[in-house]
Amino acid sequence: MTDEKTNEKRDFIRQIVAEDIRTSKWDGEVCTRFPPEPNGYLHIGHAKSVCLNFGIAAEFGGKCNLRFDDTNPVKEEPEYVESIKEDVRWLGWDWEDRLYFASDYFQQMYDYAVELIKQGKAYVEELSAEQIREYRGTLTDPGKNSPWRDRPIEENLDLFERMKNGEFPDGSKTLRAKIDMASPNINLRDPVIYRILHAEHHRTGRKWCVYPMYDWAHGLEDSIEGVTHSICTMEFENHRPLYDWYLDQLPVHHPQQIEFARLNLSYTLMSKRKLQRLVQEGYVNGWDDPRMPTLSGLRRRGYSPASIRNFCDVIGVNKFYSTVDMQLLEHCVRQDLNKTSPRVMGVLKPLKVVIENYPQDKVEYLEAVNNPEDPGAGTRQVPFSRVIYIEQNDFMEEPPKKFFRLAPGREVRLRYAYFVTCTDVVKADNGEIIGIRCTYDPATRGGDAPDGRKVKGTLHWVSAEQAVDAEVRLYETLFTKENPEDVAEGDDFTDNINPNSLEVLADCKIEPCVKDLKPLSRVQFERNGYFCVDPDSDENRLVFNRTVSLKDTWAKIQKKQKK
RNA sequence: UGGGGAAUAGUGUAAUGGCAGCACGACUGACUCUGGCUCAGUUAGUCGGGGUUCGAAUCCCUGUUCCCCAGCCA
Repeated sequence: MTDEKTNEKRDFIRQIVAEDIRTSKWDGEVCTRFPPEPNGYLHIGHAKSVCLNFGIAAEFGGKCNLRFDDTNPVKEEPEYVESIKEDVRWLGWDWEDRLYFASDYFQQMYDYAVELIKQGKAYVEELSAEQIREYRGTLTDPGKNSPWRDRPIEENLDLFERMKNGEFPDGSKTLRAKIDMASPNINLRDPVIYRILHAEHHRTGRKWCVYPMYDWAHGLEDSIEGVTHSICTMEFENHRPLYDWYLDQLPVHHPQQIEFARLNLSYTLMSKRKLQRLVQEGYVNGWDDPRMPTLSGLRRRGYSPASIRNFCDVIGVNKFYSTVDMQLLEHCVRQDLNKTSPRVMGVLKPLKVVIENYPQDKVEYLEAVNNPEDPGAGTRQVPFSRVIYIEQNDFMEEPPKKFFRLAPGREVRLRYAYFVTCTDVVKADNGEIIGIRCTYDPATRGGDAPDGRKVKGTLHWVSAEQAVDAEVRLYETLFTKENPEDVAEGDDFTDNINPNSLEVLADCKIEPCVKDLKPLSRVQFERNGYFCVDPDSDENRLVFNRTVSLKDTWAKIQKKQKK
């Protein structure tokens, strides 16, 4: 499997890892980690990182840790820890016994900070947050030294310990590294190492009153765990000199940080904050709304783990800004579901068909193939009777050119059943078509004419008497614009929300075999698309989400004809 | 305007001094009991300008554009 990825085809990170193995840089070891902060739900962008880190470990015979970077108690909750674990597992990755928490290293991090103070490389700051900002300078102007920068080591030691012991209020002091207030890299202008936070931590409770900042914590977490390749997103590139500086001050293992560009997807947002707004302001029905790019949303929508893993593989890894086309994700899910989904006939917008010459009370069972892509999937029996439903848009009274479906006087095939010919159109007083009448040819049972006669169209159908009623939810993109952030002056992304992103079809007719499907089961409704049983389903009501439609050549032709 | 990254078909990505390739999309056509799948084909690209070289997407110079950084967030 590893052989398939020849060196030339590897992304730049895998090339680095391969080279490090070749040169025995880390004694041939590979250790990566996926380090989420438990402050929100994972989305498809995180999946890229998960697959990168776990994927590299798997391909190179290494290990990948799942580590919660829980250094900010005011934002983090156990609920997120659980959802993240579930999502990573669902994607198909296994951290085995390597489930770690940054909070488990708090004592060690604290001890290292004391060590830094002893070296004269850190000091207790008493400037306020606002003053620190003023002293920091700007992008173009250097900062200036804090008046507390040169206080004696003993005093720093004493103050820091008392910070830890909770003697000072939040925000009154910080511990800062003594680096260079004139550095062109602002991250090096005496960055804060610890802040005082009297907060309840979801794992350590009230034990700590000081909490480490990202830069201090993250490198040490990597170091403690023996991570070799610390893979993160581009916005941390400016932090790498600090990551390195911290680890260089201490006699510890020093991993290599490598940055890649985060995923952007057309017609969606990836920012946790903005996704949260969608939820909180009611634009969607929760984090697992099938329109959300969260993994829980995609799961409920019907995406398979394999399709998402394949997607992450196909998009590649790079260092430059790019936006992947939504259609690529849809391609990946169709590709997987085509091979794996059982076929079912389901009529979304029913049109009643009476077959005049079919016996009144007869019901017969016809054999249907469960999955033409998978002979092992077998066949099933589908009931047929005098009254059936077909799709409203499979019938046109005055069909345009290239319309191969049913029309007055025209013969089509009912899939796996019979050829039928439309003899009459039934209309309501307002002229609306409420049903049609047909005759069938008994000789075509199963769907083939013994005289070799051909039909242009094959329709799916459901026998009225045996049909299962269902609600079907159809989705479009959540935003009308490829880039949801593309807004007029004064507007924001919510102004680009697609008002038609959800369409609920309340009385759909599905063939009876779906009756006992469990939530999250995936099926293909032939000619309609891939669907997934929504957890909203109960014994009285089946609910399906459309994961993605089938490719629809007829829709394209129609579009062109309209022009 | 300081610093750090980066620019290859419409989109995403390969090629690491030696034939610019792949995937998605779009468009033809074949096949078809899913207007699906599959198959065959078409389309279209190295940010601009100089240079080095037998040869440059790749090296050098220069210009342009885009992204990130001034949290006691990660």
